[in-house]
Amino acid sequence: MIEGSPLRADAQRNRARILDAAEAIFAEFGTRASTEEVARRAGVAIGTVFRHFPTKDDLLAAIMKRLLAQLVEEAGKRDLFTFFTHLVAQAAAKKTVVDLLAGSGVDIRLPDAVGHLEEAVGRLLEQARAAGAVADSVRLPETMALLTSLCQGALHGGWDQQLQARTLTVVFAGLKRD
Amino acid sequence: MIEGSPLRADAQRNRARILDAAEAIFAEFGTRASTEEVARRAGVAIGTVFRHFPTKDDLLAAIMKRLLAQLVEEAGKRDLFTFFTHLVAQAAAKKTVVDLLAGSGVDIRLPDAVGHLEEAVGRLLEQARAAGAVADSVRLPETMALLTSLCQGALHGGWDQQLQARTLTVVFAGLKRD
Amino acid sequence: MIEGSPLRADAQRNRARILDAAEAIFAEFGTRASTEEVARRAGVAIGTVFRHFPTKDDLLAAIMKRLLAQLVEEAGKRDLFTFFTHLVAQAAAKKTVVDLLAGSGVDIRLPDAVGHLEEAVGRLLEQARAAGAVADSVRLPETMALLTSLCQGALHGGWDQQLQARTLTVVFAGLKRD
Amino acid sequence: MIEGSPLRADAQRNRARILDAAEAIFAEFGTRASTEEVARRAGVAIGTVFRHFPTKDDLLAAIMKRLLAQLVEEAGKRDLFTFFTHLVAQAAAKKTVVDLLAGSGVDIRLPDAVGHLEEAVGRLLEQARAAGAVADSVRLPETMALLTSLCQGALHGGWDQQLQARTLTVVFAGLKRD
DNA sequence: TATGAATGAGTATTCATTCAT
DNA sequence: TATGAATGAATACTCATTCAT
Repeated sequence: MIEGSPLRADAQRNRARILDAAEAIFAEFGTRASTEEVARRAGVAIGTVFRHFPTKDDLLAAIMKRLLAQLVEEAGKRDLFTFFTHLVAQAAAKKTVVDLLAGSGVDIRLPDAVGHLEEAVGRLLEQARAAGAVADSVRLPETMALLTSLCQGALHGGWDQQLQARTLTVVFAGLKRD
Repeated sequence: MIEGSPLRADAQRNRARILDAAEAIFAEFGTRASTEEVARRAGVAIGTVFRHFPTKDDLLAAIMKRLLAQLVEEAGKRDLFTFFTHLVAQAAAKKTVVDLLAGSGVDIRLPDAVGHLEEAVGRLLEQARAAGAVADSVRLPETMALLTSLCQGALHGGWDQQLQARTLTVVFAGLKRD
Repeated sequence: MIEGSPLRADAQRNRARILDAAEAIFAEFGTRASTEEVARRAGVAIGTVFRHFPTKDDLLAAIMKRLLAQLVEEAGKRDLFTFFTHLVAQAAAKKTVVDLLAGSGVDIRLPDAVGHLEEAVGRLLEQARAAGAVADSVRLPETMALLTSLCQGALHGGWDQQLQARTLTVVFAGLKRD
Repeated sequence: MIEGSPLRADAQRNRARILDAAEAIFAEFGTRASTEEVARRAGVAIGTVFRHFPTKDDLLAAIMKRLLAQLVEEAGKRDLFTFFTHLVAQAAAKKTVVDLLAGSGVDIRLPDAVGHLEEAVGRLLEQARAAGAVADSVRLPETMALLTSLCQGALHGGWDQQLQARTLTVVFAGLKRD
C-alpha cells in the first residue's frame, strides 16, 4: 500500500477508476449491469477489471466497502436525526449500497465495514440518549434496523420530500418515547 | 370458475402448480432464478409455463397479484398493529412480494392489486385512529411507507424475533403520538 | 369423396377454411408464420389443422396444389402474353405459390399439379406459335423458366407497373424472334 | 489492415472463417440454418460469432456485402451477356445472395452494396448499347430486373446447362431488339 | 371428430470468466 | 501488467407435433 513504483501507481489509478465506474454503472442500471459496461465506462479493458476484482462479487463488495466508509465519515459530522434524514434523502443516489445491503441475490459479507458503520451509529445514538433526545430503552440493533429499512423503503418506493418527512416524523417520535 | 370442461380443470391445476412452484423458487433463489427451474419444480414442460404466462414478467406479476390478495385477506382479519407485526414476521416467507414491491429491476405494474392492499391498510388505520390507538396526524402514505420499509428491512436483514419486536415497538410508539 | 354423412361435410368445410386461412396467413407473413396462427384465422383448434394436414409441409403442399389449379384455370382463359402479364402483375398477391415454387427451404414436390400448369402453358405456347406470335425455336421449358423467373423477380423486387411493362417488353420481344 | 497487433490478425482470421462458414452453411441449408451451426463449421464458439456479428441479421448482411462486392468485381471483367450468363450459371453457388436479394423474411438493407452492383451493370449496359449489341430503348431497371429474376429462377428451378442457354437466348434476343 | 393443453427440442442472444498476445 | 478476443454455459422464448379429454 505504500509501494512507490510507477506500475503500482498506475494499477492504483485503474483500481479507483474501475470502482468509480462500477459505482456509477450499478447505481444507474442496477447490479445486473454487465462487467463489460463497467470496463467501458472506466476506459479499461475487461481483463483489467477481472485482474483487480477476480469476481463480479468482489467488485460489488469493494464498492460496498467504499460506500460504507463514506457513510461512517458522514456519520461523524452529524447527530442521529440529521444523519437519518440525510441517508433517507440520499437513498436513491446510493442505490448500490442500499441494494447490496438488501442482498439482491448477491452474496457479499462485509462484517468489518458494516461493523464500522454500526459503531458510528452507536456513537450517535449514545450522544442522542445523553442529550435526552432518544428514549433510554432504544438500543442500537433496532436503530440500525430502522435505518436500513427506511433507506430501502425510500429507495424503492420513490418517496418524495413530503413522504420522507412524514415517515421520519413517525420514526423520530417513536425513538423519543416508546 | 364458470368453465365446466375437464380439460380446463387440468389446465387450472397446472396453472396453480406453476404459480406454487414459481413462488417457492423465486422465494428461495430470487427472481433471477430461471423459468426452467420453475417448470422443473412444477413438474411440467417449459412450454407449459410459457403457455400460461407468455413472459417471465407475466409469471412474476401473477405471483405478486396472488400474494397481495392474500395480504388483503389477512388485513381483513386483524387490527393495524397485529397486521404490521404479522407482515414483518412473515417477510422472509413472502420474499417474492417484498422483492417485487421493491422493484429489483423487474418491470411489473399492478396498480389494482397494490391499491386494494392500500385500501385495506387504510381501513385498519381509520379503525386505529377512531380507537385512539394512532395519532390523528398519521396519514396513509407514511403508514404504507413504514410497512413496506419494515418488510424489506426484516426480509433482507434477517431479523430475529427480538429485533422484530424492538423495531416495531419504536414504530408503534411513533404512530401513537408524534 | 362422395361421402354424404354430415360429419364428412363438416370436415370438408373445415379443410377448406383451413386452406383459406393458411393461404391468407402465409401470403401475409410468409411460410414462417406459425400453424397456430393459421388455426386461429381459420377459427379451428390447432389439433384440427394437424388432423387434416399431418405436417406443416402437407398444408403448404395443399395450398400450392390449389393455387396451381387456379393458375391452370386462368391459363385456359387467356393467350400466352396476357397470361404472362397477368401472372407477373399478381405475383405479390400469390406470394405463397411463388415462394413455394421457389423452394424457400420447404420440401414440397407436386409433379402432378406443376405438370398440369406446364400442360396449360404448353397449349398457350402452341397457339401463339401457330399464330406466328412466337418464334418456332421457343420451347416449353424456357417458357416456363421465364414465367417462374419473372414471377419471383416481380414478387421480391416489388416492381411497379412501369417496370413490369418494361421487363415484359424485353421478354416478349425475345419470344417473338430469337 | 492498418492494425499491426497480432491479436487483431487472429480476430480478422476468425471473422473471415465465420463469414466463409456462414456462406457455406446458409448456401446449403438456407438462411434458417442456426448460428450455432455456423459457429461449429467455423470452428469457433458461439460467443465468437456474436462478438463479430451482434445479430444474425448482421451476419447475413455481411455475407451479402461480400458476395455483392465479388459480383461487382466480376462485372468489371465481362461484357453484359457473359456477365448474365456467368451469374445465372453460378446462381446455385450464390444461393445466399439470391435468397437475400429476394427477401426471404430477413430484413437487410444494403443500399450501397446493391447500388454498386447496379452501377457496374449500368456500365456494362452502356458499353453494350454503344456497341449496338442492345437496343437503345433498354434501360437499367429492367436489365436489373431480368438479371435478378433469372438468378432466382435458375437457383430455385435447378436449371441444367441447356435450359440456362435456352432461356438466356430468349432474353438476349429481347435485349437486342424490342 | 374436434379441442386445446402439454411437450420438448431448438433458437438467438448475453455475460462472467479465461487466456493468448 | 493491460488488452480484448474467445469461451461456453445459461436464459427467455417459439413452434411443430402429440395426446388426453
